[in-house]
Amino acid sequence: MKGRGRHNAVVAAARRKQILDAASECFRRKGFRGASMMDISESAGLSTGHIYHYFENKEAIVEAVVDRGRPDLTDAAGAISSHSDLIEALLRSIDGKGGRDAPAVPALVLEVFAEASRNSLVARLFEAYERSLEKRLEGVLKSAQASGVIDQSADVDRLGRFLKVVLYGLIVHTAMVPGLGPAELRHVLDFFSDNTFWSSR
Amino acid sequence: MKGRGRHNAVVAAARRKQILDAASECFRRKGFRGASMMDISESAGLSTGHIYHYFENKEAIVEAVVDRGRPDLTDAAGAISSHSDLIEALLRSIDGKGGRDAPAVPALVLEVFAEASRNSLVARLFEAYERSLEKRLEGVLKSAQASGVIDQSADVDRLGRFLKVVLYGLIVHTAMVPGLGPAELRHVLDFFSDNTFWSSR
Amino acid sequence: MKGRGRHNAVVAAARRKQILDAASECFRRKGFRGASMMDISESAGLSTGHIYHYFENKEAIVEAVVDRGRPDLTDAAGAISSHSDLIEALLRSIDGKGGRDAPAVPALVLEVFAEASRNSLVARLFEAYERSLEKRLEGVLKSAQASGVIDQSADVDRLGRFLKVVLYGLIVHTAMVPGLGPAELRHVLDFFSDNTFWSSR
Amino acid sequence: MKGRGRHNAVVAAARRKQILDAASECFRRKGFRGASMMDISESAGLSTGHIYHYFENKEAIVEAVVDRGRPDLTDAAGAISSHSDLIEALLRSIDGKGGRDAPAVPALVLEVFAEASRNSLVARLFEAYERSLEKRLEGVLKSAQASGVIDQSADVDRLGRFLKVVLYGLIVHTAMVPGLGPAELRHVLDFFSDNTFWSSR
DNA sequence: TATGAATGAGCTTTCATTCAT
DNA sequence: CATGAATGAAAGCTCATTCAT
Repeated sequence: MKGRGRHNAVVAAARRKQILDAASECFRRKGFRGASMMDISESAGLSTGHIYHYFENKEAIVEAVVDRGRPDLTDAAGAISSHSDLIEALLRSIDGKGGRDAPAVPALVLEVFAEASRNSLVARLFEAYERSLEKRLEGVLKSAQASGVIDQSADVDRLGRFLKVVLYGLIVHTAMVPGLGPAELRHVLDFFSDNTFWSSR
Repeated sequence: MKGRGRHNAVVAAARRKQILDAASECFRRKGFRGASMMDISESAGLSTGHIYHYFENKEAIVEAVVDRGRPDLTDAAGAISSHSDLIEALLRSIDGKGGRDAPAVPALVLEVFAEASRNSLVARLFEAYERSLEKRLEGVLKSAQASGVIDQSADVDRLGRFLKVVLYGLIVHTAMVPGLGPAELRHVLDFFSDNTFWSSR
Repeated sequence: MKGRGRHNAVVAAARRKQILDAASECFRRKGFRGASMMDISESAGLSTGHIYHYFENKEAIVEAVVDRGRPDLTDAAGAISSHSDLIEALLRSIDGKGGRDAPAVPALVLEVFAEASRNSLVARLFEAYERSLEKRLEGVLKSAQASGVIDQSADVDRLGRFLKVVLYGLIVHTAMVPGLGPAELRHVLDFFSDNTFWSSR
Repeated sequence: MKGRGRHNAVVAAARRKQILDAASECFRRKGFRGASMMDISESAGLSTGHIYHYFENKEAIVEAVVDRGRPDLTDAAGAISSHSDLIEALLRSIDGKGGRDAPAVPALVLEVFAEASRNSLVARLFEAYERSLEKRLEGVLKSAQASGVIDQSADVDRLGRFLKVVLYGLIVHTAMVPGLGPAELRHVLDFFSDNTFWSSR
C-alpha cells in the first residue's frame, strides 16, 4: 500500500506538471481569462473533469503557473569572472533558462504583470517573484564584485534596483518584438556596461 | 438643423469621452477581458445598449482606449537644459502627464502589453505607441545634447533604445509597486545619470 | 385649415406608401423578423421614430404590407377570348402585375405564407388574399367559359380550386428558382392546357 | 471503454433526435428566427448550453432540421398499378409519410421555402429537396407508365415538372387551411386525373 | 482514477419602442 | 412633423464547474 501510495504520488506529480505545462502554453497564447478549461484539458490530453482532481479550480491553476515561474536561486551563484559572464547571467534571468520548473516565457510574464495589478493572490506571488529576482541579482552582482568585474566602490544595492527595472523592461521588450533574440538583448545590456562603473573592461 | 448637428457632435464627443473614461477605469481594474460591457455602461452611467451607438463593439472600445493612451509628441520638445529637466521629461513619458487625451495609467499600459501579444490590432496600436515613445525620446535626447547636458560624442540612438527599455521597466515597476511615486522613480533614473556619459554634472 | 388638412392627408398617404414600399423590400430580402425597424427607416429615408407616427408598431407594418399585397379584382374581368388570354390572366395573378397597390413579389408572398401559419392576424389577411384569388379565378374562368375557351360542361368550381393550388405552387417555384421568367412559367401552364377539357384549341 | 463509447454514441444519437424533434416543433410554431434557443432547449428538456454539445450553433440545427425533412427515395418505387396507387403515392410525398427521419410537416416546409430565398445554405438544402422530389416523382410516374396507368405517349418529364408545382401548391394549401385532410387533397388531385392523359380510367 | 454529459450564470450584441428636443 | 439618443429586454453563445457512471 505504501509503495502504491508513493507511486500514486509520483503519478500525481506528473499529472500536475502535465496540466501546468499545458496551462502555461494556453495562458501564453490566450491569456489567463482567454484560455478556457477545455483549452487546457485538451492541450494536456485529459478530460476537463479530471483536472479538478488536481486543482480546485482555474484560479488555483493560475496561481500554480505563476508560482513556478519564479526565478530559481540555486544556480545563480555561478562564478562571474568577466563581463560576458555577467551579461549572460542577467540574460538568463529573463529568457527562462534560469526558471525553476518551467521557463519564464516573457509573454506569460507579461500576463502575470497585468494580472498582478488586479488579483491580490497573484500580486503576492509576484512579490515573491520580485524578491527572488532581487536575491538573484544580489548574488550575481556580489559575485561580480568579488572577482573584480564590478568596482568595489559601486553601490550594489542601487545597481541591483536599477538592473531589476532594466530586466522588467527587457521582458516587455522581448515579449513585444517577435524576432528579438539574445543577440539584440545583449546589445542593449552592452550599452549598459559601456557607460558605467566597471573596473575591468 | 445645423445648430442641432453641431450640438449633437459636441454631445457625441462628450459621450465618447465619457465611455472611454469609464472603460479605461474598468479595464485598469479588471482587464480587457474581465471588464464586461455592463461594467462599462454602469460606470459610464448609461445603458448597455446605448454604448453601441458610439462604438461598434467592445473591441472598438479597447482600440480607442489603447489609441488615446499613446504619448503626445507636441510638448516633448521643451528645452532640456539640466539634468533635472531630462529626468523630468523622462518621467513625464510614463506617468501619464505626457499623454494626449488621457493619462497613460501604468496598470492600463501593462494590460496593453499583455493584450498586444495576442491581439493583432492592439499589437499594431502598440507599435504606434512605441514609435511615439521613440520619437519623443529622440527629441528629448537631442535637445539635451544641444544644450550640452549630454556629451556630443554620445550615441543618441543606442542611448534612446536603452532608455526605452528602462521606461518599459519603470512602467511595470510603477504598476506593480503600489506606493511608488515620482520620488522613487527619480532615484532609479538618478542612478542612470550618475554612471554615464553626461558632460555636465 | 381645411386645405392644409387635405394637404396633410396627402402627405401622410405618401409617407405611408413610402414606408410600406421600403418595408416590403426589406421584408422580401430579410424576412419579417430579420428586417429591423432601422433597416426599414433607413431604406425609407426617414428616422426610426418618425415611422411610429404612421404605424403603431412593426406588427402594423407587417399587416399593412400583407394587406396591400392582396390581388386586385377590378381589372381581372378583361375579356378572355383565347388560350393565350387565359394563360396571361393566370400569370398576372402571380407576377405582381395583378396586385393592387404593390406587386405581389413571390418571395414576399412566401414570407406571408410562412407567417400566416403562426400569426393569426396575418392568417386572417391571408384568407382575404385567398378569397380575392378565388374571386379573380372565378371571374377569369367564367369569362373564358362565356367566350367558349373553356367547355360549357367543365366544373368551373373544381377547376378554380385546382388552379388556385397550381398558382400557389407557381409562386413557390418562382421564388425559389432565381432565373424563372414568364416564359418558363407559361410552359408549365401550357402543359395544363394541353391535357384538359378545353373546347377550342 | 468501447462499450461506453458505443453507449455514448447511441445516447448522442438519441439526444440529437430529441433536439431536432423539439426544434422542428418550435420552428413550425414560431419560425426559424422566432424560435429561440431557450424555446428549443426547454422543449427538448435540457439546458440551453447543453445543446451546443450536439450542434455548433442554431444555424446547424436549422440545417439538420431542413435536411432530414428531405423526401426519402427508397420506398417510392412501390408498384403503381392503379389510379388510387398513383394518387396515394403523390400524397405521401407531401404528408410526411414519405419523409426519411421525420415527417415533412407542411408548415415547416413553408418555413424552408421562405428561408431558402435568403439563406444560401438552406437554399442549397432546398435544391437537394427539390432533386429528391423530382427523382421520386420520376420513379412514381415511370412505374405508373410501366403498368399502363399512364399512357405510353405521355411526356413524363413535363408531367413531372407540372406535378412538382402542384405538390408545392398542395404543401402551401395544406399548411394554410387548418382542417385540410387527405380526403380534400385527394379531391384536388382527382381533378387532375379526371382531365388528362390517363390510359385506363 | 477518469470521463464527458450536463448545468446555468454570464457574456456581447441587437432591436422594438419611447421621448426630449 | 421630425429626429435620433436612450432604454432594457431578450437573443445566441461560452464556460467554469459538478456529477453520474
